[in-house]
Amino acid sequence: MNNTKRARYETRASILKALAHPTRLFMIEQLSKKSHCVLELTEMVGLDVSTVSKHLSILKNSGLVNVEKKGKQVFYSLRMRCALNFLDCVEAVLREQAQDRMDAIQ
Amino acid sequence: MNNTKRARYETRASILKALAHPTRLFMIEQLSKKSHCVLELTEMVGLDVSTVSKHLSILKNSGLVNVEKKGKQVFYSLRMRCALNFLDCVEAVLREQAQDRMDAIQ
DNA sequence: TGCATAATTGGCAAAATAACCAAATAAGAT
DNA sequence: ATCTTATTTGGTTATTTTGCCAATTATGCA
Repeated sequence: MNNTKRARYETRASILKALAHPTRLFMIEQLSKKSHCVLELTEMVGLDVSTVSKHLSILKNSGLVNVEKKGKQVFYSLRMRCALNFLDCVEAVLREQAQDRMDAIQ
Repeated sequence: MNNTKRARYETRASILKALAHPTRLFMIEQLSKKSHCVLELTEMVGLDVSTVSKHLSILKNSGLVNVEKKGKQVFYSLRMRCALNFLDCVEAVLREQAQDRMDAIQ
């Protein structure tokens, strides 16, 4: 792989990386249902506000979520609904893994 | 989030993590076209064999690829074709980002 | 049996990531 | 203008990840 090609894959990987963290995955799911401000998400996640804010910043930079400021609060929502397809595939992988383990003990 | 829930999201995130690296992303694409042995992939990727082998081990453990031993060689292939849907969404995100930048300068 | 090839594993150093706390910024309310 | 609330940013530490080299394992061949 030359440098140009590697850069191309790095860009794409960075979007996947944004999703590849339990907290961010959870937040993406919540944001797919309705938009939330930082404190609401902080409450749901159960980590420090600053940590949650940084996670949201990663999601924002990836282009996966929308940001809207309303007075003192900042509301995040899911921009790319197709990200939810990822999760369907992840579930499919888990089902396959479970089947493999079943096969292994028979 | 309680511990059970967090564990649930960690499992799912680990599958996404397997995809979220430029080298592994590239290999998944190659393996979607045809199966390859480790040395072939090493050639294409341009990193040390041991590095490529470790990346492949991550993909294998995620359940995304199949492994088949043939004589001295080990062939990897894409198991979960749905992983390619991920990449379609990634492309969609990139198109949106490009559009945003266009809008910004107008 | 010994040799060559293919792949994996262990160990180490450098880089990236994630968590917290403290401090700074932004905006509405008194 | 000051105070309070919401969010972000800077800094530190601990952990994880990635890459290479060297050594080991596995398989087929002479």
